[in-house]
Amino acid sequence: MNKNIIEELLEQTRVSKRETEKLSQIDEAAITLFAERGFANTSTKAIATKANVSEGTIFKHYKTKEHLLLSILLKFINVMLPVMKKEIFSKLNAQSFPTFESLMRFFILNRLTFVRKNHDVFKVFVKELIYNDALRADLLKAHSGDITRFFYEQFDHYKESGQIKPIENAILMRRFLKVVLMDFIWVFALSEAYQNLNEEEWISQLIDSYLEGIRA
Amino acid sequence: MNKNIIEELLEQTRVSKRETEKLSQIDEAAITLFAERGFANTSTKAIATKANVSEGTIFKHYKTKEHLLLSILLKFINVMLPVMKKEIFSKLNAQSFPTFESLMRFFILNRLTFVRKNHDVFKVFVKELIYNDALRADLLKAHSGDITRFFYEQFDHYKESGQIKPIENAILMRRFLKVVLMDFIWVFALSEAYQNLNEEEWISQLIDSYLEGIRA
Amino acid sequence: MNKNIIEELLEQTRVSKRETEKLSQIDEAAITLFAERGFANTSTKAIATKANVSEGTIFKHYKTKEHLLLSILLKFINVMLPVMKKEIFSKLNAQSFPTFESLMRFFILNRLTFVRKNHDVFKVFVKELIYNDALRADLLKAHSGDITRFFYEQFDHYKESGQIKPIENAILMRRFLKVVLMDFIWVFALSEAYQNLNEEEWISQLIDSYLEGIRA
Amino acid sequence: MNKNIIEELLEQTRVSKRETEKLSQIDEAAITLFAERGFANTSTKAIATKANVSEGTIFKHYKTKEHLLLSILLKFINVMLPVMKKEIFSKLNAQSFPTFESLMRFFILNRLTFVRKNHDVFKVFVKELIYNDALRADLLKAHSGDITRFFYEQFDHYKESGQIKPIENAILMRRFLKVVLMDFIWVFALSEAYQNLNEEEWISQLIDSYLEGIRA
DNA sequence: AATGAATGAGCTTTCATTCAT
DNA sequence: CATGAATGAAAGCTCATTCAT
Repeated sequence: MNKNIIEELLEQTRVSKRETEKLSQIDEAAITLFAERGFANTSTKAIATKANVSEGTIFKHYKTKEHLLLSILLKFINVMLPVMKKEIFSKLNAQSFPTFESLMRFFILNRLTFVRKNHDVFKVFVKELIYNDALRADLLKAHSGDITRFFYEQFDHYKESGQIKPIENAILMRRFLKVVLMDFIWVFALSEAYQNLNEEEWISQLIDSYLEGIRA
Repeated sequence: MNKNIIEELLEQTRVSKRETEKLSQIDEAAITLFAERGFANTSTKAIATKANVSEGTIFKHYKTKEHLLLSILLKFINVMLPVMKKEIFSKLNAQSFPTFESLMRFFILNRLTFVRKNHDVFKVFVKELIYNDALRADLLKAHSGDITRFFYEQFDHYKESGQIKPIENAILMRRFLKVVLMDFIWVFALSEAYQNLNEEEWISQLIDSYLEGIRA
Repeated sequence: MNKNIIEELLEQTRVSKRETEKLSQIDEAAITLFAERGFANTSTKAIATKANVSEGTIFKHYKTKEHLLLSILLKFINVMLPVMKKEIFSKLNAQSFPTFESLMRFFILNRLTFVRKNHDVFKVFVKELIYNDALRADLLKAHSGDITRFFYEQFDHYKESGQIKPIENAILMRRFLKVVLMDFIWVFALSEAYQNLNEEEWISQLIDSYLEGIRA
Repeated sequence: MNKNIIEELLEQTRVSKRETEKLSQIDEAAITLFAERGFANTSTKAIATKANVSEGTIFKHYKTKEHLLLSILLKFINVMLPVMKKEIFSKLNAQSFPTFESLMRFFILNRLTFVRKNHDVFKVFVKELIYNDALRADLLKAHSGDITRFFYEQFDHYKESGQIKPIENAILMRRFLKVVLMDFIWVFALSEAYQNLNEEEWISQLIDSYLEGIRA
């Protein structure tokens, strides 16, 4: 589970890979089971059975069980990040957000929709990234730059316009992750809270707890 | 991994269990390995080898591998919670904290010291609670009441004295967990940040991000 | 791997089998790999990959992996024996060999040239005949008669002319095989000696060790 | 299948390894099956069944199937060579052999007895050494020196006393191997000839074909 | 209390082969 | 003629656990 695999897989993924019927059955079954029991507690046999496919077929598509996991995670990342960027940038270009709060609201709602649609993959993502130290380190190294850059630019913009305190970007970022990401994780990966979530209220509280403190 | 096991084990644990040489070797080895690779990826053989003990011996002390994990986690909880309570209450009785901030500072420093001393168990705790949905549900059910009650009392106290905003306790609590617990998890379980941590500064920032927002 | 297969295959082979591009790629790849790792340790996938052919194609040409092996071996035998006979008989007819030694020299040089050209197939031949008891028995039964007859005739001839001792043909034959065949096997199948072989000297020693003893 | 394994195993073997009932059942079953079908065509399951042992037990004793093979081969070598040396040297010391022929006769009879007792292991030995190029190379490198040295000394001795021709030792050695070893291989590993072997006659012919040529 | 030999179910992966296109 | 997706049996090996000593 080292960078070689990730890179190797990225290429493999890029070079198309015709989405056969069976292949997506495998992916789907794997995602469901990994989300439920975790990667380590899911046997390839269970995946094959759930996917209505022979075990051999799994290994025709993925060299190892680990490759299957990584393929799922990378597909998630490689969709999540570019789409997010595109959507946000097109909005930003059309008409920039007047307040930092409105940007956040848009951003969170946008991610909320995405994660809601992919909430099983998100669960796998969270679980395995926390369980597997090496995997986490690799993915962080590969992708943290991109995200950080985007946020820093926004922070700078709204600091200039005097909407947020002149705090170091790194700190603003960490607070953001704690407050927002943690809640996504809790709501979608660790609890069943997402099932009857009052979205409006949830978002408002999220933003509030980021922008305002609790001090009277 | 259902409630029966936890209860069964609690009793088993209470009914003493003489800490043999071998037994603590097993515990120590298991904690290290579970922290590194996770419970599911650690074989009893690996534990036995690291503990300089035969595999049979592990099963003389713990009925199953799962019992070993639970024993570790419960020992952690059963030490963590009562000691925390005792220490904090004795302080509270001696001289109550004049400000909410001072209470938090004391509380965080107190937990910091504890987690620093037990940081491998803490890592196991975090990883397994996130990985294993059933285990998480069980432990939450069993122990959340205690903690919640303690916090609510404090919140009420400082709301009365006008130090914190009159926000619902549940929300105050959730924000606290997000801001503080998440950071403990990141610093001690997921990154190597704890190795060169400027404690003073870290605590200050933690408190700040709880008490104050980022809005200018 | 019983006689049926051999016979079945012989017919199949006789009934032509147009040498497609792909087919000879398969044969070549199989020979190389069988020589290197042995039949049992070579997967059809490896053959397909090396031959730049899909796995399915192999089975379009050969009913089973075993058929592929046998086809290779029988092609070898069915070329080796008839050509040898033809070449030697034409020589024998043109002008018979004055000495037994000159016959041997011609014979060995002739085979040497042949094996040198086909040394990978020879390696497969040796390895599989030794590894597979049943195959060995079958081929021996099918072909030993021919060869034996030829040799016996020669022995008789040179015994009459007083050039070799009046030893039983069977014994002369066995000694020949031990001394000559064993060396071919060693030189071409088991060592890398064939790569820098002083042919003249090698042949002389071969003959010497057959004709003369070591007793002073 | 590299030297590391061999060395590793040699040590493992030296450090005793208590011969459990089950262990020798495994060894015995493996030898029989490897001799019959070859290493590559024998499954661990087949070994387990024949040995009346669970598959797991095999792997408790041998890290891999390959280790099992090597253990068998090395046990054979490590018994074969030292015992041979001891027996021959004690004879040589007691009263040296008057003729080279008498030495050979003793030597061959001695080996004959040994191989007869261990003829299945011998078969495995021959088959796998021919099938597996790497294994052959390793074992040759490790053990050829010893044997060569012994023979060269004997050759020198009998050349001095004028009993054998002044031929280069290397050549005498190669002829010996061809004539004698090849026959052992044929008789014990490749044919069923050993079953009704007229020992006296066989040995005489072996020696004769080494000492005398066929030239009239 | 501790061992370590033994188990058998289960694991991931590879295999030769089939078949629709 | 050639492909490559699909198969399911079987491979080697690991696993948590038991039990006689």
